[in-house]
Amino acid sequence: MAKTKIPKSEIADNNNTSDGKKGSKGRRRIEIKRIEEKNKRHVTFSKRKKGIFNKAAELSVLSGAEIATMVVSSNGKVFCFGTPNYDTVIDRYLGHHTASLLAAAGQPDHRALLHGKTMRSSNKQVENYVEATRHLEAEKISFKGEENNNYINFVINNNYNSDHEGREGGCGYGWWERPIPIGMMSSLKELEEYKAALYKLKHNVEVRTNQMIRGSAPSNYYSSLLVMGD
Amino acid sequence: MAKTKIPKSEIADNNNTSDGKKGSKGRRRIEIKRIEEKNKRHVTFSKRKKGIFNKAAELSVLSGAEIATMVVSSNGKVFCFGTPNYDTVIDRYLGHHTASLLAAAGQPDHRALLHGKTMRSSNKQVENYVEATRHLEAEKISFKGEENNNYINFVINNNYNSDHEGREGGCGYGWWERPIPIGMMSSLKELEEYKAALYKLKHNVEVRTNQMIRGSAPSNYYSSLLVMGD
DNA sequence: GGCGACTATTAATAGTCGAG
DNA sequence: CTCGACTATTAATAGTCGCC
Repeated sequence: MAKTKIPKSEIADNNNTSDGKKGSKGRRRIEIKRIEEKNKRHVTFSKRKKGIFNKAAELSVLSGAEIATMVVSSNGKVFCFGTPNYDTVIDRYLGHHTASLLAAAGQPDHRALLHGKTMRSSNKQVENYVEATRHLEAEKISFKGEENNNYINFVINNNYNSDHEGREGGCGYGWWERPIPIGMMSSLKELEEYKAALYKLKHNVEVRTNQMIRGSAPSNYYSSLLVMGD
Repeated sequence: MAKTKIPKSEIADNNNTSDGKKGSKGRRRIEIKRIEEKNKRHVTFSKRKKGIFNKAAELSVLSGAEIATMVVSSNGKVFCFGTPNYDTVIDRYLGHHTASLLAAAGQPDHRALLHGKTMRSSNKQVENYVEATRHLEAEKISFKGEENNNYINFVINNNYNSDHEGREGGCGYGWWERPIPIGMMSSLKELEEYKAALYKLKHNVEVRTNQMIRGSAPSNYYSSLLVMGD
């Protein structure tokens, strides 16, 4: 477990006094406590969020497990990631009724929307995506695109009601925005439509949430990554 | 980005043929694809799940973000982790109604249960917990226990209806089970009671889920980690 | 079969610089 | 201010052993 060996930074760290020369390149150990500098905090947030999503995808592939992760930044922006699908995993927690709840909230079939709109059938996309990405980064290794895998991550960014403090308009994409192997992310434009639908859905959920329509979970696997303003 | 440099394993890896001597100690690069060996897969699952939860906690502390992660093993066992609280984060996704949904499902105040039963008031417990753990692992560093922080992770394990395939009875705990700094985890015994309540809650949710009781989210922060059989 | 511990390695990332 | 690269380092972990 890391054994927490004393990092070099602390072995001989009396070099931060004399000359102002920046004697630190490369990673340095940090204390796990709130980062006060806003800028640094944001950078760390993005980097680590990316890392977590990446690890989540890897875990899913390696062990065949389902995983869902949601991150809400201090600004209130929501990032969701899940394999095979965020909702599906969440359903486990709520007893398979969340989807129904959502479905009952005005969007009769938001899953279908997801499927029909922006995604195609996809089954082991995560597996191949992660693998492909890794390979691509490596050199340009042969990507064995078996089957018609489409792995799509939704990155929905907007300034929707985002008068919190900063603008945060830039929207930092992450690892999923690398050179896409097959034809992923091709329908990025459709995200606008989906975004609108999602917001309507969200609003509807907030208004009325009563009848249950126990929608059947689609057998298809897919992963989604959402970014919503709060 | 890791630059994916060629690992030593592949630089000069023609040593796996001649002598049967195990020429591999230490980490080796693995392909991100389903691990077929059941045993190895489980080990990897546990290790990486631990790692992800750990990173999630760190991200939460560092950036002040909320994060929720759920993992469903291939056996159907559910692991949840969230800061400040799993439900709270999920609420963001569902429009702040999930908790209400749960609350409406028979447990009038499951949050209170959580709070009153097993937890005390706690605010920046994650921060101090992670930090403290790290310090403890390091040597025995002075733990600056400011405030009365109680950081509790729930590890609810059971063979409840778990006739899937393996037993999985062992339940691998994780990083949260290290030597606890202050007095955390002191009420570990009460988990049994909470576990029962949780299951009743879960069952109730499955049975009836109609009225809404929009429970007010507690201002207190806390983190929970649940393991439920499916 | 499952876990904890150990160790050599790989993978993640903190700090910085540079562009927009 | 935000994002992307780069690099030295730290942190995570794959494979093994040893004890249940």
